[in-house]
Amino acid sequence: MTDSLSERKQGKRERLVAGAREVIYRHGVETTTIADIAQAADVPVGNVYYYFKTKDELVAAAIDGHAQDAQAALRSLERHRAPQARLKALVRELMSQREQVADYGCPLGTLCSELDKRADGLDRSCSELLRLPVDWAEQQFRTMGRRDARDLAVALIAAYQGIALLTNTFRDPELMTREGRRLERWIDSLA
Amino acid sequence: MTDSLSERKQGKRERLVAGAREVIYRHGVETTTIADIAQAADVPVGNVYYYFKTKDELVAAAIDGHAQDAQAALRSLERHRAPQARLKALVRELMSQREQVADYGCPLGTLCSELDKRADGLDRSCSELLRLPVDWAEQQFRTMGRRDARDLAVALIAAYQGIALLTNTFRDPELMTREGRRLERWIDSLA
DNA sequence: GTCTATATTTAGATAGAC
DNA sequence: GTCTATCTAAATATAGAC
Repeated sequence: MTDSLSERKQGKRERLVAGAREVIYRHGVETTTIADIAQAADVPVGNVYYYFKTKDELVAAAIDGHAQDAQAALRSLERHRAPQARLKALVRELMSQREQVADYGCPLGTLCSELDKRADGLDRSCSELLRLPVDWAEQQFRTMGRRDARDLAVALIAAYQGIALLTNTFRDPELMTREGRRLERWIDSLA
Repeated sequence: MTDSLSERKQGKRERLVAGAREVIYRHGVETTTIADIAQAADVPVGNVYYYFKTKDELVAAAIDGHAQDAQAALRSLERHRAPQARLKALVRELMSQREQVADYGCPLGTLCSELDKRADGLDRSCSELLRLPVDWAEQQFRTMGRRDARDLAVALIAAYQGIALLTNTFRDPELMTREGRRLERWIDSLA
């Protein structure tokens, strides 16, 4: 039936995107090969091109996957009522990934850093991706009545991206724990 | 004479390292080819291998060049007497590079981000490179009598690295200007 | 729709003339 | 020491059998 066929098709496509995200996160965009992704997704190499015409299309799909997940994660934080609680929940959520970050960096940040060096459309997609948490944080600060909401949002996401870079470079998850506490105190001080 | 010969040799080697730093900064390590570097240094492609046995050796030389420059820049900041003045001078120095950063990111940060994905010795060199400003800042905070000098140093460099990533991703040097002012106020508040 | 075999391209590295 | 021509390896992409 078309159902089982299209399910298999969807299954492979999704596995390829998931594989691309995983391998790209671990090894970076440029060093990742189609063969690496195919292997991670358990799909024969030649078959990849049935679903994605080029490597860049696969990278674009991986970025889009990150965007979907980021939006869902941010929406989920809105279960908290107060904006301060939401912002601190974001910080805790981000800091809970410290072991992964120590090994491979922030999935969004490393992607932005690498793809910003390119002049094709992929760098703009990354820009939109990083704008999601900044816009969301700005909204929370604005609800708190801060006129400088944008600056604070930029400072918060920058603090996270920066500590993610140091945590990764020094392979020390403890750095994130300490900076997370500092950021929570900072958010409290703005209330 | 040997002088003119060794001068020419030094000249080419230095041009290759300078070219490598420039091209790698603009395009990233992985996408940069030996041919790109040779062209930037105005040296014939085949001749590169007389000075550097592999591409990685050239990358290592580029990292070392950054380390030398960073150390010199930090020493130069010590013309200021007070640690607060030194730290604020560091912030101003870093922020003065905002146009470059908007185009290509922080030279050290983008290098660390990209090379941390590798398991060869190059990732450790980057780690040492980023440790330079952190150690230096820690020293200043300690001179100020702060017991939490290390945390503050990590927070400062992280704030810079983070805002550099956002400035680059959003192609907006103004972000750095505003965050720079915030950091200077923050340093003053710790005095 | 799936997959193997292969064409094409490119980049790292080397041999050897000068 | 310098440089050209070329080898080799690897990765993207395609052709075409099933």
